[in-house]
Amino acid sequence: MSAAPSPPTDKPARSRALQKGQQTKAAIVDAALGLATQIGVEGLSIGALAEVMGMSKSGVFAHFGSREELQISVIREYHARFEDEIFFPALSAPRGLPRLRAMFALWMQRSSIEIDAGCIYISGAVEFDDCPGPVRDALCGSVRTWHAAMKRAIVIAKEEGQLGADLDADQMLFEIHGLILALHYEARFLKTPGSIERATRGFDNILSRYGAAPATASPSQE
Amino acid sequence: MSAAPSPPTDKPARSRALQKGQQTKAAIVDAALGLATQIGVEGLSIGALAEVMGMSKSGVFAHFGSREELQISVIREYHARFEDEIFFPALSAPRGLPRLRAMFALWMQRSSIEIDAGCIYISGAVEFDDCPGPVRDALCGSVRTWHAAMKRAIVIAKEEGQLGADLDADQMLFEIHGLILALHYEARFLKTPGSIERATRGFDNILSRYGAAPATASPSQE
DNA sequence: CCTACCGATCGGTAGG
DNA sequence: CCTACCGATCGGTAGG
Repeated sequence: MSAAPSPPTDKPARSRALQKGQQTKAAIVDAALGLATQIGVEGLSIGALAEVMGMSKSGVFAHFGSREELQISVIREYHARFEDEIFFPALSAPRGLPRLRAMFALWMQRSSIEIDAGCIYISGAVEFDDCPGPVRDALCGSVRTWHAAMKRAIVIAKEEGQLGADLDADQMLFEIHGLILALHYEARFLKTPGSIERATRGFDNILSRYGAAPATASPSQE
Repeated sequence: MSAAPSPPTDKPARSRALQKGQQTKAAIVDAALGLATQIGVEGLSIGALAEVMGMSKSGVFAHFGSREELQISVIREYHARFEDEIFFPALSAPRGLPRLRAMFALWMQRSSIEIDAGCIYISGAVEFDDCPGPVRDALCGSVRTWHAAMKRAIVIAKEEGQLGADLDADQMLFEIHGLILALHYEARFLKTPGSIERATRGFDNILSRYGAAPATASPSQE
């Protein structure tokens, strides 16, 4: 909503009441995110969510006003966690190639969890590829933001001379993205063991093809 | 079913009646496949399918006995078409590397159609990764069959000396699979133009990394 | 945050 | 292949 943020008052009862409603909403979004990673954003139902929360359907509904708004809240929460776990930590690595490596390594770390829990950027792409609307736009926006961050790291690495000057950043990003998608496909659907290692090796292969020096103490190919 | 195939009789009425039922069923499966490529195998509903067919729900239902059986019929039909369009034509290319190239080229050709219509091996993986059962098994089996065919081509190319002797066929397959997945993701969801060309360049990159000579008259990087 | 309800749609069944 | 129906579930609303 566009309501002005309400400043904290001296009346504890009112501020506590406000907090209570927000806490409940946050708890619902948290539970919804848990459901969505397992069954997809499109599979989210208010009834199932209410049961998980031990609330009535309309009690859940009232916090969002529509299923669409619930879905968008879930996507925003996912985006925030993605940033917290991958994007921000990677910023502490030096610009360019080290940061790109950090992003991928953190992504792999997260993926080893997501193999159990699922990734809504991947399931959402399949669910909404033919369904224009605000949910699709929210998903698309989050993914694009993340892709842009990775591309920036690639471009900087190129400018710093850590990657070949003739490299096509979009092409490299495409190939890296493919590794992540193959990882989820093989690990989560086909249940092929060793997929994380294969994705990591694939990343090393791409880097070496694009002219990066081998990482110090790379664990692959041992 | 396990019923013995009924031999053609001299009574035209009966054989025509049999054909009629089978023709109707085939027409339903065809329409169902069209729906499934757009909205997914899980999104298939007997009611929607009946409307498309101009039939009653129970009229459609009677041909399958359950939604699950309908879904499996759709997957089998998809598998058959996949073989007809990619696997069998590729067999006419020489064993090894040329056949591998033919498989990928035919796959790309098919993908340019699927960007509009969707691929149930991709959407199905997301829909059924957490849903054990016969539908998932059918999907998994089809994908594994196709992966095995590609792996065979890679292994032969290696044995023939057309690819490096130290190559890991599963690793190479993983990377190729990633390109296909990235293609569908970017083209179908993000609507990024030029994704087919990127996938093709990615394939050339993988081949050259694994020691293949450049293809004769390769159109990439021109 | 609740109860009580709505119209629509789902997979599936009975009986023909 | 049909009509007519079932119990369950969906998103959403009314009213409190």
